[in-house]
Amino acid sequence: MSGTAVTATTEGVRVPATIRDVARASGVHISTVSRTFSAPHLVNPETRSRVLACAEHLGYRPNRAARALITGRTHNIGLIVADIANPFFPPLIKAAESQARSRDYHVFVADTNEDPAAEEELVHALAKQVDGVLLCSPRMSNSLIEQLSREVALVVINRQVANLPAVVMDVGQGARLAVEHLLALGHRNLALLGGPRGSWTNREIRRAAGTAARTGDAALAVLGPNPPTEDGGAALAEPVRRSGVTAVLAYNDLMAVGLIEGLDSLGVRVPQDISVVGIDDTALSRRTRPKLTTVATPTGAAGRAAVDMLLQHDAAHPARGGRGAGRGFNADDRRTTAQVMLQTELVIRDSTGPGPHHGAAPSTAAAAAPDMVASSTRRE
Amino acid sequence: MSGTAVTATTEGVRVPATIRDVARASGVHISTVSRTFSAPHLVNPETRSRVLACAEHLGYRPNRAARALITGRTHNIGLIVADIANPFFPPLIKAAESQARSRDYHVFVADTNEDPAAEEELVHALAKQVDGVLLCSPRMSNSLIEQLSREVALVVINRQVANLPAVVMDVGQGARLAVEHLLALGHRNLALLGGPRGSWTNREIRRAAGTAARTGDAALAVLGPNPPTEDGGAALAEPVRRSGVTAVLAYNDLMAVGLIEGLDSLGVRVPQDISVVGIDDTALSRRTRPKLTTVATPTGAAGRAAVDMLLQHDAAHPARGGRGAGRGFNADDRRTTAQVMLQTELVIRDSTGPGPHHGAAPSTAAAAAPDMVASSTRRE
DNA sequence: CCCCAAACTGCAAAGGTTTGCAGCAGAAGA
DNA sequence: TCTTCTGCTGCAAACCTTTGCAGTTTGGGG
Repeated sequence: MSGTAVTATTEGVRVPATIRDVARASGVHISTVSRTFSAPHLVNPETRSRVLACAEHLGYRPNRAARALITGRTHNIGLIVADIANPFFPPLIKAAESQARSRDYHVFVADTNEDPAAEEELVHALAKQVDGVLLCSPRMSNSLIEQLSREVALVVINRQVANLPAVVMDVGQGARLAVEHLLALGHRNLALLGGPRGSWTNREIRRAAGTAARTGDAALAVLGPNPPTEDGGAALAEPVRRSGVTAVLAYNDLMAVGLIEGLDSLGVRVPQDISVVGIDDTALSRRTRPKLTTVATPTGAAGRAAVDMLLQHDAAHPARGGRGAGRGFNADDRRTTAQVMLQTELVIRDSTGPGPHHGAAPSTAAAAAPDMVASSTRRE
Repeated sequence: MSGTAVTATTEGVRVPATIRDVARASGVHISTVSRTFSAPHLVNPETRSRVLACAEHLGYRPNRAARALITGRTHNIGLIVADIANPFFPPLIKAAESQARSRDYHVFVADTNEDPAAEEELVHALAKQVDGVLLCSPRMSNSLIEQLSREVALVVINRQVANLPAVVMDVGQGARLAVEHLLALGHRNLALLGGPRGSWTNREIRRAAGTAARTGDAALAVLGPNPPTEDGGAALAEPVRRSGVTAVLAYNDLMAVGLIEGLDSLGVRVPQDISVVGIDDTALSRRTRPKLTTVATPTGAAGRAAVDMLLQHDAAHPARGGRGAGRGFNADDRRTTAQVMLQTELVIRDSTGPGPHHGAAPSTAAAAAPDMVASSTRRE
């Protein structure tokens, strides 16, 4: 029977070997086996190698759940996103994963289908299996988030909620830049394609776009809320055409490309008839025809920052469980929560053009407010 | 202090309430609290409501990790994919998630960045925190997979490995259809853009495309292996042009669109100069210009089937742990592993056209083998 | 009035691991 | 030779649940 991983207890039944099996096989106490893995320097090299050999032979792997039960550390991070199919998320996910990996953590991703109820449920499900959860673009209410944060360490992304660490991208600034860009092109009749209800980002965009339009003496019609998908955008083609606007800012790239396609099948040309701006600068935006003018959001940086915040916040607090003193959060510490705000940038491509009454496109269209725009606008 | 969730032990320290706290607060034994949640019918309605009230008040949530430790069931499923940014995966993930949710399971997704080592590590990390793992398009060796399957229940997707439940999509058939389609259009000089090393799908495609080409008396140049990304495809534009082929089958849609873009910037027109066929029929393929002819793979069905297989396989075996007898796998049962094969379909769009020496495109180009093609080819 | 079943509830072991403490042997120092 | 220290190992409690079994109470039937 050598060569096969079988416990000594019951012949023929294959069951994962436990620390006890290894202890028995190597003739030491289980605590020594434990130390062989979690504190190797405490055990005699000779013993250690014997134990390791037995473990290897039996195919032993420490049970992370059991370990977590007592150490209070799972070395896992949960990441909850609204829609994994939205190209906005994968770069963020990947960045978070690689950052986590470099700190010896694993990331488990879950998708909520834009459903607030699913969000809550997933937080509960993840709560005791991870050391913290990254809540990305949550759709639930602030109060619910706050309540959940008592159950598990939380870092929110693209949202500001009191007393919780957060990393947000300055989409307000982005929306402002976008509107200013459109104004500079001569548009005075704008529409905003709203995103999903409950989205903080959506509110920010709306607010910023609103003031920017008002400042520029332009009209801004808000259409929404809508599902933040391609279909959601396509469905708005007809309303947009009817509204008579000459330029549109969409909640995200997905809606923007959906809209463009919808307009296209209606015979409306972009950007000749209507200019369209997206938000996110996903890989998509370089692939559409015309290429999409959009607001670039630093998704990778956001993912990394969120992981960092969670881990540092986490290192200070032994979380739940554990034998030592000082378990749990001290209420005072909860206030030391930082918020990171990341800058956005307007990327001008081909889906925006001069508005009515402008014969030719001024090649320096975006230079309307030269100094402040310079650093955060890019032309491709 | 009413209204706040605080344990009785240490004042001011917020720590998740345990079953013990609830028991103390409601004046019953912890076992009664346990039953209130996991077997409500066994406890007096009056007691039950009192316990529930206390639990509510304390913000108690059963610790799933501890529960799993003894029941041997986590009600979680792991799903490991090669690249979350590849649009092939999200539909599969979503389908798996919704199927799992309907069975009261949660899905945790992890991304390996096409790295076999990361795959292995993730399986280990997930092993004790989930009831099983869906290994999607794995890049590791069969032997390693087999070895890992001793640690945790595994279902592989897009791969066949001995004695393991698997769901595969018949890309071989798809590749054959694609090649036959190209042959019917008059192409005799074909290239295949290979995917990543270690991909079962890649081998299948290669094999099937090879025989189909040979049967049709055409030449098939295999270029690869390559990273299965847009960049991977774009990088092959130059080699493809130099090779002088008139039609290309790509490992997936991503590579196909990359190639088309690359060719475009080289001044090579698709499909006039070169025809391109993708595989997967991702959302992308309808958005490119020209729209992509591609092989549709039933990703949603695959996700659902995989979850079903895992769960049924799993229901029969109480997994590890648990008090009752019969824990672990019986070696014999391992053989009752089904393999599900899902059909694919060729979707003809605009990226394929007549080959050289064909003046006009025969509108019934794909009707070369009318009967067998009819059911698995679609024209859009 | 007694017995028995039914309906609850408590007891304690179990699941796999970590870790403070104590014990032990051997070496180094006095 | 006697301490003291160091390096290693074992002991047992603890983490939070679930669950078979046994004990208690209550109500009904005979």
